[in-house]
Amino acid sequence: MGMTQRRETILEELGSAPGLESLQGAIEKLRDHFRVDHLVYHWVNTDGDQYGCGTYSDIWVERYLTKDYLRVDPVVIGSYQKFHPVDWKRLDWSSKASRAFQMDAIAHGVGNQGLTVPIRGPNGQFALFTVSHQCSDAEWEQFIQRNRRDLILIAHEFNEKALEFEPSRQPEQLRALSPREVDAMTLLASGQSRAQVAEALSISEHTLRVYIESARSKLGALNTTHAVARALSWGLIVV
Amino acid sequence: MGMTQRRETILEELGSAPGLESLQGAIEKLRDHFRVDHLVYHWVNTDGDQYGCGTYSDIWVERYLTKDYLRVDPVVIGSYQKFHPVDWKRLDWSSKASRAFQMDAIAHGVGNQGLTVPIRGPNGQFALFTVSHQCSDAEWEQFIQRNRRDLILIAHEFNEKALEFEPSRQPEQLRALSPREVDAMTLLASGQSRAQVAEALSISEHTLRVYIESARSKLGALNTTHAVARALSWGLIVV
DNA sequence: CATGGCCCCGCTATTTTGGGGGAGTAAGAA
DNA sequence: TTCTTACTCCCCCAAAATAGCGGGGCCATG
Repeated sequence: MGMTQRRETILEELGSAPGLESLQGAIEKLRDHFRVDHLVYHWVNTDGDQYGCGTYSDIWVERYLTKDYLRVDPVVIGSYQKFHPVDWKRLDWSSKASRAFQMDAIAHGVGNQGLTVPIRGPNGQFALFTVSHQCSDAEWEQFIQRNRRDLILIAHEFNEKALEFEPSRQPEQLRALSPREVDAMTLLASGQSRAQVAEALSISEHTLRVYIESARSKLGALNTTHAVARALSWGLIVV
Repeated sequence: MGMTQRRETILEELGSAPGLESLQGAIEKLRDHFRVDHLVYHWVNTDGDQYGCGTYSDIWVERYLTKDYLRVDPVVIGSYQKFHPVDWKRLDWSSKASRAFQMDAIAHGVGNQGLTVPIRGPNGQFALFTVSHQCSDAEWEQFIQRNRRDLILIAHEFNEKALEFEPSRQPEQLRALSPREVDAMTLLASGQSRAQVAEALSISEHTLRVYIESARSKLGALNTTHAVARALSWGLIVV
């Protein structure tokens, strides 16, 4: 299995390389290694922020951004709802906008075949790792069967490297809440009123209020909703 | 590489097996294959629901549930904030509750060493795949170096199989929020009052209320805090 | 051309939350 | 020891959110 060897070498080189260009370099090497047309890593923030590297042409990337294809692209929309790698054939290309997008993509050198691995992190963070190629269904099927496992693994390792290079996207660690405060925040996050939460915790509503207020101050929150939002997105509570 | 061969065989058997016991069977086979003390798959639902299979003793599992250790367990809390597999040594065990939990866990046969792979799906779904063992740091280091890749891959494949067997946990296609609803939820999550949000969006407070209510109904939320919590943990908004 | 989604606005009444005080115990750290 | 931190309980009152009713217009899909 020289293949696996080689792939690992590429990612190890990546580990010791200094800058962001090395991500681009690595993805190009990986593309050559798999002998496919394109390999793309695409980070999507829910607020529309994007970051990516890959082997699509600059023209296509720019077109994608300016035309705001992110909101149309069935690959993004579809894989956002999926756990597992999705073959492009299994996505919904029926809408008019989707088909226009598809035409445009193929015209710009994107393959007719594709597999996209969705990768998720804390706080709704989301990235895609895509391999795309121009070939027949049968050839593609064979390729996927052979490489699916490696692609999943590489997707996650590549994401890991990408995060190393862009630590700004890493979540920071935070002051913890007391157990009672966690209880309070958790139950509030589940939609219960103060009275219900106090009942559930077998304490007076006034006591509960003290917890909420102290949690609020620890979290620097302006109100209960804010406090719950911060506790959630900082991973201090699990709902 | 007979190892890889064998591992794949186990998961392929799993693919053709009919019931839920086969998950349990597979995880036991995988444990024997890796020659570790424990292997655990642990699903944590957004509403606190849990499901799991693994090789921990029944007593420990029951204790974990009855004592609500989910809210204390540094493995859960820690890996919830991480993208990548975490070695238990790198978690925060400093709090008293954590240490009490750790003592109790080890007393019930959980290993002193562990590696946990966080797995995420759409809508805030979250699962853990953990390997745990009783051994020295050096031995553990070596084991991880050798098997890390395989473990990540297996974690995701196991999760995939688990979802096949329990389609009830498959995400239902949830109605996305409208742009205005997203705006409203986002600003509310940032701690602003309704009046402030209405001001910021340049609409009347009453109109804003309509958005909040429709978002609440789409999300099946009981109040604003609940709605914001769901929107956050389902990845519909980012703060 | 109807249906349903999204966008915008008004009113009143009730319930819930927030902000300001106060006090006492028990456990752990300095 | 003293000091902090977590946990528990109580008051009052103003501000904010919720719940119910109503109205209209725009645009895309079917």
